[in-house]
Amino acid sequence: MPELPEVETIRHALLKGNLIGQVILQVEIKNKKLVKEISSENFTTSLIGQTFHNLERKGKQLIFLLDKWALLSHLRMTGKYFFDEVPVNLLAEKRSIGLIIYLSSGKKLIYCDARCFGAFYLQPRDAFRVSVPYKNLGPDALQEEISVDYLKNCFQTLKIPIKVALLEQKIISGIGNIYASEILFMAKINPLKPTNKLSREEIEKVLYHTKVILQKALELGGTSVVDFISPFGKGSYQQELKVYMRENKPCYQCQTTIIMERINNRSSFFCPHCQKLEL
DNA sequence: CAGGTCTCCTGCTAGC
DNA sequence: TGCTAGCAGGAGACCT
Repeated sequence: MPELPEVETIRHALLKGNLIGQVILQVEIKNKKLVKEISSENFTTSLIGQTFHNLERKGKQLIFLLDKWALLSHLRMTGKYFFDEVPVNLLAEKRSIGLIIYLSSGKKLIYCDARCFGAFYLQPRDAFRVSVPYKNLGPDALQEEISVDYLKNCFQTLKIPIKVALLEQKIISGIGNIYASEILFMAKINPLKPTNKLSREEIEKVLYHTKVILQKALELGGTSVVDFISPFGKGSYQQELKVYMRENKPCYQCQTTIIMERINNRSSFFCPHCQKLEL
């Protein structure tokens, strides 16, 4: 599932594919459910003739900047982009093409989404930053400066487990279920610890390891545990994972058995020894 | 209002 | 080997 490093990897791949400067000749919507807030007819007609000027990212949200519009694309669980052709070995993707954008170069930009959870929003370029979903995104976990005071402020009024807070995109955008477990392991904080019980030192550790882990994951092209694949291919951060998907395996630090616990219906992995719950 | 749970969706896998 | 129930999860809707 694409989180910040994976989405950023995709962004780099699309830029490298010379998307910028291309004009949209035609748009083919295979799955109307992917397009939010605007009818698919308007979506298509608005896009035709527009030029790609830039590709931004905030959190897990990709933002294609066109002449008049911003096309926001969220991949959710299984969204993927390909240039021209879906690799023949990816059967699920071939079956789940959601959108095809025909470019002036003669190439196609293809969006696939096996679970159809993804979302496209088309909004005026001068207004999208004050509209949902963009305006609800907190500072980007990697690109933006995030101060300890800011997080402490967010956390002190909340009583939710830190693991849940890390997934809350309004606070920090870009962290998903895989990296949330990894960050808390490195910070040696129990995922169930309520945010208002975190010390300033613990918040510093969370911030530090968020930056370090996401940066490393980005350098390795993301994590391909279940189904992440970028136009570059698979990432390799899965080799670096310390706790995620390591239930019943020994902790690399202390050999204690890693536990999986569902927190707010999300699987969370941690070492009960390194990450003792201290209240 | 904060916080918890449900829902969307379908490919994959564990288990029979 | 073949079938099926259940799991996977981002984020918004919905409930308490």
